[in-house]
Amino acid sequence: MARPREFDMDQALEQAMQAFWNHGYEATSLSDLMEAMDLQKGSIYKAFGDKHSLFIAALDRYLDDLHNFNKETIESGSTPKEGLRLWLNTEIKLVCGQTLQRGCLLVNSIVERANQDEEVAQRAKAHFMRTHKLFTKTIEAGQALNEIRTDLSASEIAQLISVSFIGMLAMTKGPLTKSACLQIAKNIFKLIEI
Amino acid sequence: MARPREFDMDQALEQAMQAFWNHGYEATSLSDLMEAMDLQKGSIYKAFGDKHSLFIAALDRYLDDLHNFNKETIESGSTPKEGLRLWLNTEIKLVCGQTLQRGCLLVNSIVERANQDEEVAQRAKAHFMRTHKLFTKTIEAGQALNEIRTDLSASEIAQLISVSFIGMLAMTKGPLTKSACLQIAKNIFKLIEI
DNA sequence: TTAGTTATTGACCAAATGGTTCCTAATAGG
DNA sequence: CCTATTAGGAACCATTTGGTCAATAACTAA
Repeated sequence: MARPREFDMDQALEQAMQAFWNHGYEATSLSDLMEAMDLQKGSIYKAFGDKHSLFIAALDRYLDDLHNFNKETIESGSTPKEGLRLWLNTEIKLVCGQTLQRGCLLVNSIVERANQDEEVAQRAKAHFMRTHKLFTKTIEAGQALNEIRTDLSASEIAQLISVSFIGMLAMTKGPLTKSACLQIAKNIFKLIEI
Repeated sequence: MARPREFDMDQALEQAMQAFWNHGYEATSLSDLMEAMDLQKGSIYKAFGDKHSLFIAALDRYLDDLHNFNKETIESGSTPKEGLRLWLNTEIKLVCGQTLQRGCLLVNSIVERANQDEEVAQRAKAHFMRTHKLFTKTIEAGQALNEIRTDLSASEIAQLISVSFIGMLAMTKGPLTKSACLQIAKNIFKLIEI
């Protein structure tokens, strides 16, 4: 019927996500996006709408990937606690192993934009509920197996792990090193086991 | 000798800091700063240099205030552990009590800029060392009084508290509420006491 | 009063910003 | 082989960006 798209939408979105992840929303200009996506302005606008829509689409893509990763990694552990430990250590290695310390796109976006961008705030909330459920379920299972302390609720322990992990993610963009992260992770597990 | 400055440098810097705190570095334009500081562009440049220098000056001001606050609040507790608890709860109430959820200027700046702004990175590191020392010293004292567990070193516990607190700061810009923060704080202390 | 010094102001600037439009190219269905 | 439809690309746009500068105003020491 009409001229077919020459580029791969998914790959272009991936490239846009990388650009936003590297430099943040404000600091990523249309020119940056054009270069990263290897597209002209007009094509970007036709395919994705304006910069903000593109950003939200990129964020959604990131969050889907992230949630799948979280779920699969946790479930691949030999026990619930070991799943969590594996997840945390893997995340730390991934985040700190990047050449440019760019943290986590979600955390970055919340800090940069959530208090002035309803769509970001909404996605942050949704992702957190998802993750919180996943953690809580896992910790409950660990408590049932007597490998996690029970004087705090699974939900409370999940919150502690989340918040600590997010703190690490934020600080890896600054003074926190990989080895410091790994030590903190070890100590978190020391505190929550029986 | 010459025409005296008509405005209060310190107050102008304070206003600039508020503007950067509210909207971040990139999203704060010269026009925003002019309005916030109630000064013309020329005056700002003469008095503070360019936007980046002004930002660094504002950050330095913030960090000095913050460190004094931390020190005084912790020391005003009846015991080391109570000092830390008082500090954490006070911080949470302050940060969450703002009309615009804007977190902490340092954490915001690290996430937005530390991986591309050497001066921010350097200040982040310096502030963290200061704070880490303060925490470690306090926790050591608490351990000596048998009010904090000793199977982790004071330095390790300090890291855990820092990272958790920073995670909270970041997330108050998103989905984390004040009451959730207070509960997390309570649980942190549950985990570190004997 | 005056000379020297510094602050304030507003006009000015080049470059970059996000965003639009319009013309051409390419395709699939009839 | 048309024709409707959509993609691509480049030129274009107004606005805003951070930043400069020259003219003027205000002050003090002599």
